[in-house]
Amino acid sequence: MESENYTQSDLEKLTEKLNRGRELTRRLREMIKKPEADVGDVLTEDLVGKIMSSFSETISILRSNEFSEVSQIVKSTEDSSGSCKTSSMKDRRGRYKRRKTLETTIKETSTLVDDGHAWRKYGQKHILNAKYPRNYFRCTHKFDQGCEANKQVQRIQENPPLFRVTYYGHHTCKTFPKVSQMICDSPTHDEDSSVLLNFNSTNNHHHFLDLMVGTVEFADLSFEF
DNA sequence: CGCATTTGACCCTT
DNA sequence: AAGGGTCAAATGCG
Repeated sequence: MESENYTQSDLEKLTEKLNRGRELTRRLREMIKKPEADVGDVLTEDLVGKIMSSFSETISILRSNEFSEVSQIVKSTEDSSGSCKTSSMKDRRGRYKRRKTLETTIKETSTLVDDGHAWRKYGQKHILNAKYPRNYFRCTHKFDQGCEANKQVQRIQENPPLFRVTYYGHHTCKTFPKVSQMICDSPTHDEDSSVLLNFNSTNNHHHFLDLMVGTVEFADLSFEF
């Protein structure tokens, strides 16, 4: 792998994330060696998730430099291209906006919970060297409110299930989040496509904003099957 | 019946 | 040319 010019900030972040991964792995080793030892509320699964996130974030930083355009968090003033879908839509398929200036956020979760916004799936694609397809979502209110938020969801591990969720842009839609959506891949099915389930929840939206990289608090979500 | 998802074709970037 | 992102007709679902 050829070397690149990394900023001091990047190097610090890389070091920090690798150190974090090492520390988490050390804790995991302790838990494996002494399963009965009380280490607080930490679950092995959570630990693994955090370790995976540490790797992913590190890779993300490395790749953002490698390709010099897509960075993990990019603040920008605007995306220069309008959202117009005018003129002969027939032959304009596949064109897409440059995303290098869009804000990008990557999360990895073991359970797929979205942020309370309404998403509409518009594509699914098999990715080279990836075991699972990538799913493409846009905000449901893209056209009626011009909301530019997009996201991609890709399963990156089967057992334990792990998903990478990449957000592009942020929501400008005014819609109050009423319906939370979950996307669950049933491990028992061999199909690649994800299944979208809807839950009507009445009073628990605030937790969606508290999702942290690596783990998702699931216990506080009350919904019914 | 209206809206969401599926899915292959199409188009853009590298 | 290959890989990835988007479109839109067909299909599914409530």
